[in-house]
Amino acid sequence: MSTHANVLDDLEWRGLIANSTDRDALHSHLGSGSVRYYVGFDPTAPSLHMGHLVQVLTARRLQEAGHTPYLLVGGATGLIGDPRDSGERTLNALDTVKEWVDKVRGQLEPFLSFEGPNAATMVNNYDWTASLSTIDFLRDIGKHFPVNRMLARDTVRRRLDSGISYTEFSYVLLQSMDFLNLHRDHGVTLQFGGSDQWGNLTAGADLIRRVEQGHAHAFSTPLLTKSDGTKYGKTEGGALWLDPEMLSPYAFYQFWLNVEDAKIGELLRVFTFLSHDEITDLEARSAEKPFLRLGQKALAREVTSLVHGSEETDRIEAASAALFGGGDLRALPGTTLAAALVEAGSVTAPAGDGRLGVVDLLVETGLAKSKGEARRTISEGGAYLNNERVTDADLVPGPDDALDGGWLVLRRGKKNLAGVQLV
RNA sequence: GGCGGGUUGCCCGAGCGGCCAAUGGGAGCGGACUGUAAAUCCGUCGGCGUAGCCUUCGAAGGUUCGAAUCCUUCACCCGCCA
Repeated sequence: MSTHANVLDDLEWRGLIANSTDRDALHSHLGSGSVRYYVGFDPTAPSLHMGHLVQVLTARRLQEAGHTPYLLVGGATGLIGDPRDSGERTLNALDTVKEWVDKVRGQLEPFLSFEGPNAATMVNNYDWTASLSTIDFLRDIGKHFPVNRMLARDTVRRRLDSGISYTEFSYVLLQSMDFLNLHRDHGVTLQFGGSDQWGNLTAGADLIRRVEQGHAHAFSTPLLTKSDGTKYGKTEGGALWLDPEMLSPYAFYQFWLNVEDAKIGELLRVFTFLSHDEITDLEARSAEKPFLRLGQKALAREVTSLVHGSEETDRIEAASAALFGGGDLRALPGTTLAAALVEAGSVTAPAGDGRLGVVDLLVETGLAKSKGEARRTISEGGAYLNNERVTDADLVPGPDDALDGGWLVLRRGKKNLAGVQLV
């Protein structure tokens, strides 16, 4: 278990510090007692995703080491949107953002402790911005931001060509003001965030120095990328959402299970609470016998348990074993099949009159987006019924094809499975 | 406010009256290899009742036998000038 002082060493070992203000000063500050720190989440969607998880878990590591978390959900900043390279954002409706604020808060809560001497606190920057007058804002905050320096910031400079609104340009002022207010009212002295937030983090620390002559710290976590340099976190359903309604826990688990070998150590360090020894050991064993996928299995188990609970993870593991175990599906009892296919996703279809063909079944189960895509998949040899390749697009599976319990196991490609129960 | 440029499929981007469901790249998807890795190679990539039909090229009208391509109006974006 990390202590006040050495938590920074742990974070560094895990590769979680991409950038920080004076490292030694931060180290001794963290050693001086329970440091109040904050991390912000903007409600730009109804759920957090993999990228946010890095911050959430980092917040938890700091709390476990005895420091005191302030979790900010950006009811105000979420209405503005920070500048990103892909271009100007579309503003979300007030009601939508409010709804998302609640959802995001609900998602964050299970990860931290709200009891004890270093209990976590939830804050919302809407509380101190909504009633702020424009004049006060410009005089008290705006005055401390030289436009020439703001223009020099990377995120802004990259947007000067394609265009950037005053709204997004001003985002950094709001986030800096958050840090200032939390510093003033709650004694917060540390902020962290993703590496893309670095400019906003330092701007806040600067503002505290200018206005309060206070000393604040900041660090950023690295942007995780795949070996080819592209971003992580995309699945067929879009982003790697934490909300089980938006991405099934089964699909979530599968994402981690399919992580590339080269990234196993890095991801174990960032996303699990396994000890240094356990991780080093897993890395060594994975490198020796990569085909056993020990690292992937541990990673998938740990992260899925953190997000969806260990009971759900047990069910998913059993489902994966049944469906990917390589054994004969016909040997599986109906109860096992049912449990596994519920995790993986399933639908029901009539067994008698109105029986559906494979093409329709592929669409019904969501394995294919359209009948055309289903037909294409079949002609490409990518469709399987009960682990046997489907070659005839006109095939209409009936009770004779069903496994125990009336189940059909449909598969598209290597890893997309769904169940159909004939009733 | 004036003038000029632009708005094309998930993204970027060609096309500038018929040969356009629309070149190319990326992403995605499938196959081969393997380990439910990576890399590579091959195929595919609007919808449907798939040798045919339907709906797409910012929106609405119009010209034409025929429009993503021409005209008009509107919306939005970019630039220059005021």
